[in-house]
Amino acid sequence: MADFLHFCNQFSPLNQEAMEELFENLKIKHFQKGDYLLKIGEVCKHLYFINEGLTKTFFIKDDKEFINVFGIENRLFTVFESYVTQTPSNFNVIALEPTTITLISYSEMDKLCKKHHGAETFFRKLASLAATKMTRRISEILEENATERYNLFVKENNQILQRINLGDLASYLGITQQSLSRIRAKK
Amino acid sequence: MADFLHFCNQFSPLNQEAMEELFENLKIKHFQKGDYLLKIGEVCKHLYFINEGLTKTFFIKDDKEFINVFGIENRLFTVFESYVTQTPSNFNVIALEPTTITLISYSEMDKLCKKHHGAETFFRKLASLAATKMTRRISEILEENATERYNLFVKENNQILQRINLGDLASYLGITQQSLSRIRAKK
DNA sequence: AGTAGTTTTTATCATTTGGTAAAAAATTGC
DNA sequence: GCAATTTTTTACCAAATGATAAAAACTACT
Repeated sequence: MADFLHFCNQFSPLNQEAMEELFENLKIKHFQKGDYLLKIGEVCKHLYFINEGLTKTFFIKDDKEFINVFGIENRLFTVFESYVTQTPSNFNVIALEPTTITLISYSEMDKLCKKHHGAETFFRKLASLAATKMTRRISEILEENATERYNLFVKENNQILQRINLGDLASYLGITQQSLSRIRAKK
Repeated sequence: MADFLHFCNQFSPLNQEAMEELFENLKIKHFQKGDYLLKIGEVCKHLYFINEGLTKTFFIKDDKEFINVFGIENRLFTVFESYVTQTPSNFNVIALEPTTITLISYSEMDKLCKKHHGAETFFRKLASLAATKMTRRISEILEENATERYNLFVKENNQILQRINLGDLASYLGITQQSLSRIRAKK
């Protein structure tokens, strides 16, 4: 809880009243490895702040899995389109480890946004940051080949690298596990 | 101007006062084919609403061009990261045709956001939509091969297809022009 | 230690895409 | 209409990645 408070203050401070209202409505939930936080077709009703653990957000097409994003400790994420429009999700989210999550519900956030200008600012910043990160990822995928993308991931995600298996990393990079294994062997 | 008003009302209506304040500070600018709206290294100081014409947002790496997005009539766009953080842009933006643009300055939007809750909402929605679109594009790039991405582009952008040359389309798809030509020949 | 299950690596061949070069077609300016 | 320029296509070979299969390495459980 302290971590989430810290995160909020760092990211976009809310006033006392909004902060209290937000914290009154937080829920904490535990997931075992393999548990679903969200399934394709369900509406994503929460922002997820990871206190501890690791998640992946993914979908499957033609028996191949594609990972959109890993959920990492002390970061806030959601399935954006589903959350924002409250329509069925195109992504599954599951826990890759025993995971503890602080949940912020859509209805609560929505209420808060309408009531407090600062909450709206908070969410605007969150969406902006998401858009920025996505843009970078698109550039990366287009301009770098798989080897370079792998190296970049290693450089920027050293903290979680040991906790992600090769198959999942390959799914994130958009290549087969065999290709990734080959890439690593070449070094 | 009427188009932009219509766009705003559709997208996220502002109250009378905010709307008037916004419209007082709009500027309209004309660009010739090949003119730069923004160069890499400059700070993106505007939201761009395209009244007429077509633009591309791109960067170059190893002599290869990569297009992030095409700017299309009656759509609002910007170089997100640069605009939001007011730091130097990693992208160029140029006009592909004679283009008329309604400009909304950062400082004005910022003022408006601080003053009017509704403007903040407007911008939150804009950022959310951007993030959503980016997520879709990432999924697309990862899951579809070049042929399928080309087919998808044709289906969804028929309106501007004739106005984009093959080289630019290839740059958007992330492949060489020769590959794209080959893909089209196969059909 | 041994078995079963999972993860990673290796191998082989097919397919896709890239790099380079050049020809063909279309567009522009005079 | 013709020359110059730009855009698109074709061709050939190289490199990257995919598909499939199987072996090897690692993990968990008893």
